[in-house]
Amino acid sequence: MSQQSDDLTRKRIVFHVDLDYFYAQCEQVRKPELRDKPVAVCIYSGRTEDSGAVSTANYAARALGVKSGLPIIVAKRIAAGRVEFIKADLDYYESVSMRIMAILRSCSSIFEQASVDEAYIEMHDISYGKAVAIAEDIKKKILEAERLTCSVGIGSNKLMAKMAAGFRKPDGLTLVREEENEKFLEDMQVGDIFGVGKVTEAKLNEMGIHTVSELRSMDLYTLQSKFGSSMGIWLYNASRGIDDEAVKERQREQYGKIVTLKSDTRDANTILSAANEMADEVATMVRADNQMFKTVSFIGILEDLSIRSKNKTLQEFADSGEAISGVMGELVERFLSEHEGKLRRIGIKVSNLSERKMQKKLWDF
DNA sequence: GCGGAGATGGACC
DNA sequence: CTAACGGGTCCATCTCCGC
Repeated sequence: MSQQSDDLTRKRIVFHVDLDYFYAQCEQVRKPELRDKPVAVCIYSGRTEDSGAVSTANYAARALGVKSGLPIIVAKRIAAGRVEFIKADLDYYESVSMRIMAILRSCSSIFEQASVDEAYIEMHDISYGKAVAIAEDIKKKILEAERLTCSVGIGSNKLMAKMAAGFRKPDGLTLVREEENEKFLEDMQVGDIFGVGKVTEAKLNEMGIHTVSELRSMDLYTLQSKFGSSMGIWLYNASRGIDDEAVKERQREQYGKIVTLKSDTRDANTILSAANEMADEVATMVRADNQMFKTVSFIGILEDLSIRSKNKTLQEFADSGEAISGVMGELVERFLSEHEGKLRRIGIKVSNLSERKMQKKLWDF
């Protein structure tokens, strides 16, 4: 085994790039008067004046208690007049994101966009010192191109890169060497692990497990018996900073849309006409990406915010709004007969995708 | 036992 | 003293069914 060539070829470095308070920062870039102000970008449902939730808040707004997920009405009660409340312009943020992702994609052939504001980049054969220099260069490029700051994490795998990026924000740069993985995680709470949400955290806490080092003392079989084989092994590995997930560009696996109804209802015609309106929008997105779908879902969110769904797989792949509308009546009917209570929000989704065959011939153009 | 289909829940941004 | 409440995606798990 020798050593140098081995180390070089095997050493995997993963970068996680996380654009800081992305929507709010985008607004501050295009509206300089917002520069030094607390900003909350909101998604309004349209049901009442202030129904909806805060999508993203900058740090000044967070300091006043306004953070993402907070109902707008609550945020305004806390900080009316002290925070700028702005309606989200998702198309604009998407266009900014696409330009930045193009920059990041050009850094390595191993690239993965994780969301509108996050991406992973993988490299090999570089020292940690070189990795830090690359990260600094990435930050500089994004700042120069879009005037946006980001936080970058460098780690030995996706999990560690992601956790590292979260360590210092905003405008951070954190390197965690592979041999530092366990120490880096040790004193964190289990809920700080990316992928451990409220439910899993509560379950671990009930077992007397609060910190990552306590989690690490659990044996694999106990974890698997309590959390299932997949989640069990994942927790076991994550607590040790182990993660084998590949960085790779993924294609979307579903297209969907959700809206809040003007008022809660279980009137089939009201629900159906709203659903069919969304059908065309979703089909248009699918066609824009040259995709076809085989499964159509209707999703209902009830008054207590619980989620129920009905879906149907078609005989053939389709890409039209009519194909969605065609089964929507049946799905909504089944939904209403199988669930009681009024619906607050409804959604549709298509999945089971396939790349569309080139159907257009040359003479179509 | 394995797949596809369908339903639900968890997690994250 | 709590509740209030968006839109979007991905993934895991479970059940049922046919093979």
